[in-house]
Amino acid sequence: MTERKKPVGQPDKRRAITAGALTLFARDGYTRAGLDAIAAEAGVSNRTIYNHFTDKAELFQAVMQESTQRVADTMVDIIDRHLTKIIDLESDLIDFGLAWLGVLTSDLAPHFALIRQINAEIEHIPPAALQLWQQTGPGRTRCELAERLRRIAERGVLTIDDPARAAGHLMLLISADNLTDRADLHNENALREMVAAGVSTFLYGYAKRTVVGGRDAADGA
Amino acid sequence: MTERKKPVGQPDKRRAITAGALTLFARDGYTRAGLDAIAAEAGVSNRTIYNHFTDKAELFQAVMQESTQRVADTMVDIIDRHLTKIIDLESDLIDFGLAWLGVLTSDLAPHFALIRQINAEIEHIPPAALQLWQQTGPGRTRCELAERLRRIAERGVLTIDDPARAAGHLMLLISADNLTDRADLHNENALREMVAAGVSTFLYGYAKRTVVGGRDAADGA
DNA sequence: TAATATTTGCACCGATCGTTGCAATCTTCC
DNA sequence: GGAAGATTGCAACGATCGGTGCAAATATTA
Repeated sequence: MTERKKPVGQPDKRRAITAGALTLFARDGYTRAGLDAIAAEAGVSNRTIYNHFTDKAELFQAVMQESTQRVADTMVDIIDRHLTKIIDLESDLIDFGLAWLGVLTSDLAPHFALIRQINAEIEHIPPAALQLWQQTGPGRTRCELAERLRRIAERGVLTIDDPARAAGHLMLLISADNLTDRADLHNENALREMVAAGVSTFLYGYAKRTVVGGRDAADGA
Repeated sequence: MTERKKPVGQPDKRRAITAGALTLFARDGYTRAGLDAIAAEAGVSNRTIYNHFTDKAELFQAVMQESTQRVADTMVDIIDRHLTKIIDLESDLIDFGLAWLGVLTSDLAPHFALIRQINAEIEHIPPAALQLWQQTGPGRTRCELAERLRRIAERGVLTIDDPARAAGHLMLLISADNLTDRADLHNENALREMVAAGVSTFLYGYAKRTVVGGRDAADGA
């Protein structure tokens, strides 16, 4: 049986702490972010943090878990909102992609800076904790997206053998240039074009096609 | 005119230092990697490091520049070796992808850990230095890959409007699952399947097609 | 109001780290 | 062999940081 830790301290203080910690962890990274700075950011005494969390490590884990949950919820919501009732698949996917990328510049932006911190120290993080995060975060959204794609394919518009992999491909294609050119994240036109290009490649890549021997089945006519 | 800094100290010591620094920066990150540890790893006195570099920051920059150059050279080499003479496009692309991913587990692996460090502190890095790295590193390989794809498309096998973007798509699709499941990097079968799936999506996505109105041009027949 | 839980400020410990100065030793090259 | 330069070990400084103990102050609840 897992020990049930009774919550100690006032909940609003705890929220303030995790919020401030998220800000500073995201901006400065785990090591650089000092507890004094976090306390200041949270409008809380240094000593109070240790009243809610035993460790800096435990604080980080709590922040991570909280943020992951919130972002995953948002992502799943976006998936449900754009990919349940499909009118025009291409424009729906583009809208979905834009909403998806919009999260990166929303108030949840710090989360992704946090992800980069995780990624940098990935060799030093206990695999169990890492897998737990992977599961409740990107894993969940990818699963949700895969399910939507499966249903769309089921209705005969796409050819998808492995929905999970297709979901991965779609997510990557949508945010393609993002990795090489972060400036475009705030350029509405470039953003739309990038997403449209990614969606286009995805749609052609998974277009319904007759199953015959070679690849020629798709580029024929 | 940019100041020419005359090299100080013995070149082999300098190489030993940058090599050791790469190892530790990659493993522990910029902040965690101590200069004493770096000195020990390099088989060199702490004090000697300050004879070659003024700062920890300058040392890091030198390491970064060196490593980026070497990896970019390797990448360009792989591109040239696999994508110059095309026999069977699909199998050539798969071989290319496997060689590409092979670099991630080669002796150049520390470089990518270093990249993750960069990515984590991306907000704290002077944009000029960042752009310089972007240009001589991934930018260069993407450019080279784009050129190869352009030539391939020119010979009528693919339809590529924007070679640079296509190159980006190909690179992402090849290493798709890599981001979600790092364990598969050492599983030969899973790796091959992942690359094959990515290449397949890419080939369908950019398959030669007759230019007509709708998307139906590709999924017909 | 009284009892209890929580927060706060402050001083402090121990450890790590970047950096420097210095004098001694070793290498390189003429 | 000797001069110039490079390397080394060592000690030390100043700063930062995680974490703790303690007693006073504040808020919560009965």
